[in-house]
Amino acid sequence: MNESSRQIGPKRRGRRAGGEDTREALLSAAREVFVDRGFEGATVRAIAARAGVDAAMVNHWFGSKEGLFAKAVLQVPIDPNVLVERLLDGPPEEVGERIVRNFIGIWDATGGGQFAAMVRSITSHEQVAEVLRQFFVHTLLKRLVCHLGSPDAELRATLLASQIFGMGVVRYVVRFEPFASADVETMVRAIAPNLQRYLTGDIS
Amino acid sequence: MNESSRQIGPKRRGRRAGGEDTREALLSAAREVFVDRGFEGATVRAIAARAGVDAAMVNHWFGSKEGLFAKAVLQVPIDPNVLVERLLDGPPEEVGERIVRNFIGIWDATGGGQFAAMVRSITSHEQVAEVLRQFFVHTLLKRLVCHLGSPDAELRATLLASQIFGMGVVRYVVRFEPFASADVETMVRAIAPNLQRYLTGDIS
DNA sequence: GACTCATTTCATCACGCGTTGAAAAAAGGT
DNA sequence: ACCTTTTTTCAACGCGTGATGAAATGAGTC
Repeated sequence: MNESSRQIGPKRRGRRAGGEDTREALLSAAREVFVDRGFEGATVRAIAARAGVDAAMVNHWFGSKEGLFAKAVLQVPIDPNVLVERLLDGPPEEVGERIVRNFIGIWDATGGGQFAAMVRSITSHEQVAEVLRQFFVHTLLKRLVCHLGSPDAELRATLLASQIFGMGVVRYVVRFEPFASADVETMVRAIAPNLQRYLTGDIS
Repeated sequence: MNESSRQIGPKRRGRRAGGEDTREALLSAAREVFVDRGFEGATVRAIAARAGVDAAMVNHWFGSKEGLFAKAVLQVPIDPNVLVERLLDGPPEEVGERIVRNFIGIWDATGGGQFAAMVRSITSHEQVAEVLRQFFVHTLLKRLVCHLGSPDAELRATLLASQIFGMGVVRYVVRFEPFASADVETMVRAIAPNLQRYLTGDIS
């Protein structure tokens, strides 16, 4: 059962067997812990413990807690170009519907953890808010609106963002019922028309 | 400019002159610091410093940091009955508009700090999310929807909440432009019709 | 004016944090 | 086999946190 490993006391030092990759283990653990603790709430020691390694590995591999955070959480979860294409692929009057389906699809997949992590990180890390601004508004929503050719692209993009963010907050963070448990079809019927108005309707 | 106060060194101990109320000073300072630091980010020392008293006063007057938080932040900012009345006072087809005006009015008044504090507190304090659930959905929005006599009151109330929260997040937390700086009239024209649809429109 | 007691500051506690440097152990090259 | 390099654990540092108990001080009461 043991090959000179499996001690209860101090772990053996030195380089491990080739198969194990502590860097990846740390990244994975960091995503989990940052998700449900936020940046300040998550401790380096907790992350290292979940990864099954020593806390000093964080500094060795990522320089600092911030470095790990940047690598683990601040990477874009999905290629924005692909997402924009997917949202634009189909009749323009159904873009609102596709937005609801895609975002709920992406965020439901992680039980809302991804979104909750985003919100937590925003509130504790100003840098994250800036990254989000860039990604959400300019890379994603503004390009979407521009493709549709409506005026006031920036305002429409941010209006869009307000309903999408609101959807995320109520569904994944504060979890108001029946909103939080409503199926996708209900969400689409209720929200898509409002998004569509922000996209192509009369807002002045 | 001074009346035997204003020393640079150690402060004088003992009971202060009758006019000063350190309890109130602490509450006021706590609101400010909790607002832009969140529960975990705010330190007892920082709050006490802003109040101009010793950190030990927090424990003396409120038992603990949590006790202070409960007294300072978890109180309802406005009487819900008054708010509901104000929102219902007028033509039913303009309720959406009054919602936008009132919430922006309330939140803009503190530069968004009140709302930002709420969001920060939600993410760091599960207890706050529960209080918000009660206040926002049941005390406020559901009663509103019921008065209007539409079916699916709960769903409509939470849909309403999603757009209102989204408005707050984009305007006060992530500060997407031009949304964050748009004047009330622009907000009303853009958002009120969507709220109105959630309230009285067809969502099935 | 003396006594009492609530109020306030100060000094300090134990704890947990992120980080660091050294030592140990394995891998890789020659 | 030896030496170098990389990886890993360990022990500890300095700092800041929330909390505590004692001493100091002045307001209120008789």
